[in-house]
Amino acid sequence: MATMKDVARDAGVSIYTVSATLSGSANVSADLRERVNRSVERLGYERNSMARGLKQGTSSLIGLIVSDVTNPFFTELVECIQNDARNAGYSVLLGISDHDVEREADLLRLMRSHQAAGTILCPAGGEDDYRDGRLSRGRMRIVVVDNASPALGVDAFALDNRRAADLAVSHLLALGHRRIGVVAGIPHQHVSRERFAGYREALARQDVEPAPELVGHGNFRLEDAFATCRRLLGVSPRPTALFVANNLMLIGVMRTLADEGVSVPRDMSVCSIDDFPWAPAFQPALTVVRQPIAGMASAAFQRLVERLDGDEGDAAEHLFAPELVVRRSCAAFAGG
Amino acid sequence: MATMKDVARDAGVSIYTVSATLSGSANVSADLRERVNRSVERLGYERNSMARGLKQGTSSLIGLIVSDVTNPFFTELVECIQNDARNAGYSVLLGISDHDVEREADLLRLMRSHQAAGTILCPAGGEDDYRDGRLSRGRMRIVVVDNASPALGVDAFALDNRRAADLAVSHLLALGHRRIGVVAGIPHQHVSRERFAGYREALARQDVEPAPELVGHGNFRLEDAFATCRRLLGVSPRPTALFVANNLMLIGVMRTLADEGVSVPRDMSVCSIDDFPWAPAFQPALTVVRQPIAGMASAAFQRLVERLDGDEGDAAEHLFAPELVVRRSCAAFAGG
DNA sequence: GTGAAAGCGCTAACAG
DNA sequence: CTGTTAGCGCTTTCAC
Repeated sequence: MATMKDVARDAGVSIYTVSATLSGSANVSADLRERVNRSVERLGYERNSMARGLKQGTSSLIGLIVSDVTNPFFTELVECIQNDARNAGYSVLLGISDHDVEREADLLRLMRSHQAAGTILCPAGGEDDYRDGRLSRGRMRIVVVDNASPALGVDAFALDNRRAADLAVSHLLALGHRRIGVVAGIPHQHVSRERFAGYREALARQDVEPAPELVGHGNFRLEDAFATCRRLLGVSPRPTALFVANNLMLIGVMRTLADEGVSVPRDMSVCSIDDFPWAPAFQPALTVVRQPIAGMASAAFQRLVERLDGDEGDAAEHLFAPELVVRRSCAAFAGG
Repeated sequence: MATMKDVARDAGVSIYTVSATLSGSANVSADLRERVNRSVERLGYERNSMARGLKQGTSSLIGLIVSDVTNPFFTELVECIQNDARNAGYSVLLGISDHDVEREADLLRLMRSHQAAGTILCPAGGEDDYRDGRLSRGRMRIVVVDNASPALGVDAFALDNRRAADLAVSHLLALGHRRIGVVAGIPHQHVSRERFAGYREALARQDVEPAPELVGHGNFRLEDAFATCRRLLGVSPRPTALFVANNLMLIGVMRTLADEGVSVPRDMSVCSIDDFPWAPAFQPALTVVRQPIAGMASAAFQRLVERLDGDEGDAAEHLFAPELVVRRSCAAFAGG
């Protein structure tokens, strides 16, 4: 592999001239610049990011840690961040925590060891897991997205989860449903608690008594929803509507409902948080609350860049507005 | 950020001892090792991968370039590779080519500049795009997955696409369908040509005359399938079954069918290549041909590691067996 | 406008 | 078994 020295020799200039040319410094004559570029071309020279990074004390790498890429929410987030990063001249080092805080801590260390300029983290844990200050160690800047509590002490970007759940459940209530089951996330996580709180608030506003037997939990994964949904189907009187806290569990619920011969929306109305490309193609098309993923991603990335540029202002929480997308999976309560 | 020197001073040993301890060399007494580890702990020391990589001439980074993360096939591939890489001590630098060969070439350069040990590439182009030897330049090893032609001259891992299409179409034929429309990929790509060839072969085996008006194309993306599907719906006599070349276009097809009030499988049988988590949850559950993604990913990664370990054997093509997953989107031809 | 040289943090060859 | 040291490729200060 050609080095800068090779290019300098080939172009008959000093190594400084090559470096300055490549960095776009103005202190190089057009003539030399031309010669350097030609040599770069001829030798197929590629600047060594490790050497550069070592010297600069930082790299053009951005860490991105999600808990599960196969979740369409994170998939789209990865896509968006990747795009923003590319446009800003950064590359993305991807980490998957698999919902495990320990693994996540490893990944954070990894990002640091690679001298990532910053990291965008979708936290796998609850507030308590970050009390040790693992998010502010070293020089690497971190912003959190999604399961982001202000208690983390770093810039946080998330859906207004409480309002999102409220929106979904209020929609169900407006359709006349009163026995509304919920497939919530694990209470340990901030995002789950917020969504559950939104569910409670919506019920309270309509003076609907919350029924503990209608509450189920899952870890935001597909399989988690099977058992929970099945149990909810067994309670008597059976709920007439289900609020599901995320997309993966929604799939689990829809599969279970199909298996059990429960027709949606005739026998059961279903509404969830998270839109995804397949939602409109379902039979029936799924009514969901959408998150503005691209907007959240851009805001988070933007903030990270500001931090890298030296902004030392206080960390802030940014909440994004949910949007109810009414399709066909919720019907009016049939009475009874 | 603490350096090795700091750790050495703190532990009262030489810098070599620290390096050797961290690298797991046997040449360090248990006593010193212990002291070093304690200092590492105390200082929160993290080895600088850039310095290490610079010295070693390579990094623990693996490039992974896909054309579209939001395609569930690639999403799962990313998940699998990520996992394998992690277990082998590598980190994944993710690149998204967005189906653009130029961008892909940029990404390849990027991977090289970051001294990636190797790169797993899902090619966005056809064979012609790689004639310039861009896959074998420099020291970085490359293996290709998915749209992988042996003509690329590197280790290739792909579904037996011809057989996969054949499997799907033969299933439709066995159900009595004779007018089978196809939503194929762009002919430019190896994978599209193979799948289309499989479609033709299946028809030929049953002496079904291929009908050019029943052939549509798309770039494996959702939107591409809308117009194509709509056009196919307009041909007369209308096809009674559709073979769709990938998952994203399948979604597009299902949405179009729903919009047009075409009932599946009553009015139209649909079968495609690529399984995905939502396929069984659809109404009707989708009949598809599944790719062994995890197997392909592991084989490709494994091979890459062998290459990194110095294997200089000839590049080979590895084809993986497709599996027909019969669900409910294909029904017997109703006659007429 | 250009070149020489120091040094980023680490590894490994060599010397003790 | 441990320490010293050269140098990976690059950026940048300082001298010309």
